[in-house]
Amino acid sequence: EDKDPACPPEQCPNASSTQTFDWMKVKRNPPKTAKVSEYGLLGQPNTIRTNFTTKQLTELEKEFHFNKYLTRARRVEIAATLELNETQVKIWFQNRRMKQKKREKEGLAPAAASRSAK
Amino acid sequence: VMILRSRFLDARRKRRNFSKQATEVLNEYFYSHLSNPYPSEEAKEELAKKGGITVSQVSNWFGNKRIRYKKNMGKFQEEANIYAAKTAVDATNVVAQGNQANSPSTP
DNA sequence: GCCGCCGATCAATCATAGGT
DNA sequence: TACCTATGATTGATCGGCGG
Repeated sequence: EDKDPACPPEQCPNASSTQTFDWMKVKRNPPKTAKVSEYGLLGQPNTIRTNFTTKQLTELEKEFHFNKYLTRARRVEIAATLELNETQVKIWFQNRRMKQKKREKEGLAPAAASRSAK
Repeated sequence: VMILRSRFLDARRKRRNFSKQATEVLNEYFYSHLSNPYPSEEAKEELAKKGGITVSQVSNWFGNKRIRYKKNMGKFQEEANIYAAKTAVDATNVVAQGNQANSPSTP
């Protein structure tokens, strides 16, 4: 008993003009964060986006300002302290670096469309 | 309770919708490249300039647009038709059949 | 072979703007 | 005013490609 909200992969009722291109079919694998726990009871034990607590984020942020990159040892340490996977810590740092980079790039020339008519 | 919301520091608090022109430019590109709505970095800069927004905003817009479009294609049919008629075919074709003067949209 | 990083993207969510 | 939808931004995590 499986419900298909939309139409099956095959023979979709093409809505006349618009077609269905490959990018529209892209499906990402669900997050496999966290280790195996008592699954089977709630349907999806882990496979959900982790919500970092303020405490965890604060620690990670603090560490980031100390070092943009982590050593294996440090990562293990932090992961244990914050009760996160090493992967989560690793990914967080990667995302954080990208965020930093993006921010620097933008904060370098925000003066463009000045609302002089204000 | 205090765990709540670091939202106080969220920048997304004050959001403004894009100008009519920005949306126009973005949609034109999106629908004229519906087969592959992934603008290159250069294209994003171009769109950003034309729309008077930042490159990041262009990226955000396309990210949201693609996801929301495929989530509910029917909801965008009308919009798709509007822009489809307004824009010509994209010049950056990929793996075309090599036909010369056929009708790709209405076989 | 495996691992970490980068760049881009996905997908879910947040918070607000806009409309009824 | 309350409620619902549209929309821009944020972010944990994935994908593909590289280099060590």
